[in-house]
Amino acid sequence: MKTPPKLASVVESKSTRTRKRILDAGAAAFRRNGYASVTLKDIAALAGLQAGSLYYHFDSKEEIVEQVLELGLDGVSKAVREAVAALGPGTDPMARLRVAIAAHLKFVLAESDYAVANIRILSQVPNDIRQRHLKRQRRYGAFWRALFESAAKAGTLRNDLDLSVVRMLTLGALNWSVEWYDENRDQSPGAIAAHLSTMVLEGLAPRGRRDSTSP
Amino acid sequence: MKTPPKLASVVESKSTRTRKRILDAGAAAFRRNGYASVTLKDIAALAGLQAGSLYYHFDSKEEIVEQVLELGLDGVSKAVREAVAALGPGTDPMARLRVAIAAHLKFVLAESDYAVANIRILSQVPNDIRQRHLKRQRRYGAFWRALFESAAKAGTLRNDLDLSVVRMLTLGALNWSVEWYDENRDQSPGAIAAHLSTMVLEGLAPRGRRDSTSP
DNA sequence: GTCTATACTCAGATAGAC
DNA sequence: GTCTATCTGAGTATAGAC
Repeated sequence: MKTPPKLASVVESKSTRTRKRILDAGAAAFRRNGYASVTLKDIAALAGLQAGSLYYHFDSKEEIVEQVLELGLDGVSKAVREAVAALGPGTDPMARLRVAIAAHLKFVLAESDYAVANIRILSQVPNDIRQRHLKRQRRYGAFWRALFESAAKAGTLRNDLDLSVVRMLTLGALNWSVEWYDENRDQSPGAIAAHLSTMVLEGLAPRGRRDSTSP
Repeated sequence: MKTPPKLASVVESKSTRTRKRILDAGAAAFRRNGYASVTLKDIAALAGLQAGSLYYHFDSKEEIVEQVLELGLDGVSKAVREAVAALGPGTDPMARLRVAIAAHLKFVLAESDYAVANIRILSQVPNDIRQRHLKRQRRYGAFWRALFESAAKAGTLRNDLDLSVVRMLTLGALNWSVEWYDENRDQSPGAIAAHLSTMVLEGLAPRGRRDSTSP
């Protein structure tokens, strides 16, 4: 005679597990095909269900996509914050930037359909969902802003640049990688991150040689 | 008594002009809302037509989007090649890179719905269209590859980096700008391009000071 | 060339059986 | 919880009048 576990948190309920399968399926489908062209039938099939069954777990396609976006953001955010925190409080700001760049890229390229879906489909989802998500995303942007500002305050960044522009261009180089990265052909996420850190922090000009133009 | 122009090229035919209006409308709609969620009714309305009338000019929605993608690519490609060519053959490779970065960004941010649509929706269009377009796009990629390689040969780029990765990250920073740039809030495309050139070519570390880590 | 009307397909969502 | 069946709306595309 099987007794169901008394503590609900020890083993996830069937419902919770199915819900997770649906979100995984949604993330994979949205990542691959965008938002509008993915059907609930597609998602259900990936999750091993019939389309109608999704409505036991979610009220609408929009609710599914919003959850996917939120989990994607939470994922990168957590990965990057933890990687930086692991460095300890005394670490120099340039090293923190390098670690943040590597953690963001590794999470996106190697670990999460959710994060890639977030990057690729945010511009395609219904306006109210996008607005809410952009608001949540600002907190992650603020974390990066702080990273760059610490480096600037420490005097390890040149002071003739707009740090917001620098931040957006850096995150752009990272995020756009989902459009071209092929794990079978390209170098590892770590190697690519190292390239970006070197480019952005040290520049492409050979050491000891500097070009003279600046904005 | 009006006589139609003998030279068809002097004044475009009505059909040619309407076709252009439809493509403009498609580029604007796709840029804003992605591929799948844009309806032929949306495009027709923007072009001042009824949905059914589009079929006099195009066979399908797919034919419209493929034309939009092609014109977007042709546009940036032409703008960047011309800007670089205008520098003259003797110009130093770093200056050529700077000009290419500025021309690409300016065209994308200030001049063309087609180019932005290209960037934003390529991952959403039907597979056969995307594959054909990626093939065309490789020629533009090769142009950038040549720019970076000239600089490397001239000894003005450090030699410990993979230039393909450098190229993709640079173009990523440029292309991702369409996701955040707001002409009412942000600096001019020229100023943003100058930031990217400085970051990538000189680095963010202050002059005369260099960090020691490299990939 | 552009219109209106409509055929056809398929999406998201609901209802009720199991 | 998941199924099957079905409603309803909307989209692409076609046909024929003007």
